[in-house]
This record gives sequence, structure tokens and C-alpha cells, in this order.
Amino acid sequence: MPELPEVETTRRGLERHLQDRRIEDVTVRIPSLRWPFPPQLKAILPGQRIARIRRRGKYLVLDCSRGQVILHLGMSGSLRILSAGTPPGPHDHFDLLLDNDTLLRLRDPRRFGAVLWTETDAERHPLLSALGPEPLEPGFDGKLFHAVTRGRRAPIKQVLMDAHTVAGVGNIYANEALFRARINPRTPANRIGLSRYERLAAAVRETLLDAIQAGGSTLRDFVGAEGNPGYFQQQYFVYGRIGQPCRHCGNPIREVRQGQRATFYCPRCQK
DNA sequence: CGCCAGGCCTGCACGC
DNA sequence: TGCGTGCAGGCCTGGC
Repeated sequence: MPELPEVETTRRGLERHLQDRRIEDVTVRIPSLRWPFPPQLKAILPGQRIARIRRRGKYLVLDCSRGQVILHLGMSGSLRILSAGTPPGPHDHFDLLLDNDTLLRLRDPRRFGAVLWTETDAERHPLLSALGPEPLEPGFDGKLFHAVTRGRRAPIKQVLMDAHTVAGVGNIYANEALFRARINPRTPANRIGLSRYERLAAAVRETLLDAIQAGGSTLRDFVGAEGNPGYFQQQYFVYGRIGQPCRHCGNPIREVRQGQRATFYCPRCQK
């Protein structure tokens, strides 16, 4: 389930394999993922060079000679570099054949991902332009977070997961960041003051950076590996730990539902 | 066998 | 009335 750290780990793993490669061919095996594959891709991409791969929230962007491929991994997507000619599995929907006998392959069993094409700046694409600030960049801090939540009465957990508030924070890391900040996930966003938002912004950053670091240690196995970039050594404080002792105070972790999503928290540590 | 996880868009209902 | 906000539904499959 790729959230920002998984997407960033993917980006880092792919970077050196894609940089300055020329696209030779495009293979599309199903008509659409979340949206139809752009019909012009097969005609337009071959011959273009990939200048770099960047990330915005959970989106990846391939900067090509004459436009940008926007990729989203949805809930089950993964990207991999393989040898040209590697037979596709049942959920391998999309390949870019590169000029060094490798291919970039998108696998996505649940098909919530996306492949899009834009010839204007990808930042101006409707999906990316509405995104909130990047949590790992200087533009995101407690002050900003506090300012944009003044009119929001929804619980902080749901506001934190809203990509239009902050980009890239999904369910797992929203739970984890709120634990680290000692904030109860059900607190209305507009009832949290500046100093707690400073804490939360820092907690979001630390949570994401720790997860990227955990993923980074598996990067060397990225190419041709069997599984997804792994997060096996990642230890969660609260996520999925219902009934288990809080790592801070020992009280059992509680689970509630917020907006149809599972929330885990320590009722004693998080006020 | 049925349910649920996950991300995030769309459409709708609501209140100021 | 209009707009921001918040909710629920939908997409899909593997794994329990």
C-alpha cells in the first residue's frame, strides 16, 4: 500500500535506471486503470528521452522530451525494472521498453493506479495542482498547518489524510504521526492550537523520513526483486496494533473508525 | 464464502 | 444563492 515513503523509495530505486534513457516502445495490456490509458501514448512516447523521475505527493512524474507521464500506484501498484522480454504476469498492465534492453513495468492488481500524459507542466495538471504542500519541504510547517485548518471542524486525522491539506499522508502514517505528536485523532482540527500543530508538522516529517529510511535499506534489492520494496523492519507505534500495549505507556491500543477508515491510537498518550 | 484493506475521485447533503 | 465542508459510494483483487 504505497504512501509517500513507498512512492519516494520507488522513485529513488528507479532514478538511475530511467535517467537519460530513451523510450523505444510502449505496451498497454488493459484499456484502463482508474482512468483510461491516454490513447496517444503508444504513438507519442517512442523516441522521447526521460530526463528524470520526480515525485509530488503520491504521484510520480516522468519528465520526457515533449511532455510528462504522470503515474499513481493506487493501493497495490508497483514499478520495477526488468530485462526486456520478461514475460508479463496477470496484473502487469503497462511497460516502457528502454534503449538498454530493460523495461519499466507497472503492476497493479487492484487497478486503482493511474497512467496519465500531459504536455503542459505536470504541476498544473488538475490532479496535482490541487495538492497541498509537500510535507518534507520547507513550505510545510506548523504555522501553515494551523492557518489552513482554522475553518475545519473535521477530526484532525481526516484533515491530515486529506491530500489537499498536506500531500502524501495516508492512513498508516496519519495514525503514526498523530501518535508521535500525542494528539487524539478525533480532535476537531480547528480546536488545535499553533504549538500542537508545530508538534504535528514535526511528527509528520519524522514519521515519513523514518519510513523512507526503512525502505531505503531495501533499495539494493529493488531491481528484479520478487516483492515490493519492503518495510519489514518498520515498527509501527499504533497502526494495526489494536489491543497491544502502547510502546510508550503500556496501555492497550484502541481502534475506532473515522470516515470508513481504521484509526489506531493510545487513549492515554493521545489527548 | 464474505469481508475488508488501501487512495482518492465524484456526487450529494448540509450549514453558514 | 453560493460556497466550503463533510460524508458516502465506487473502483478492484488478494488474503484472511
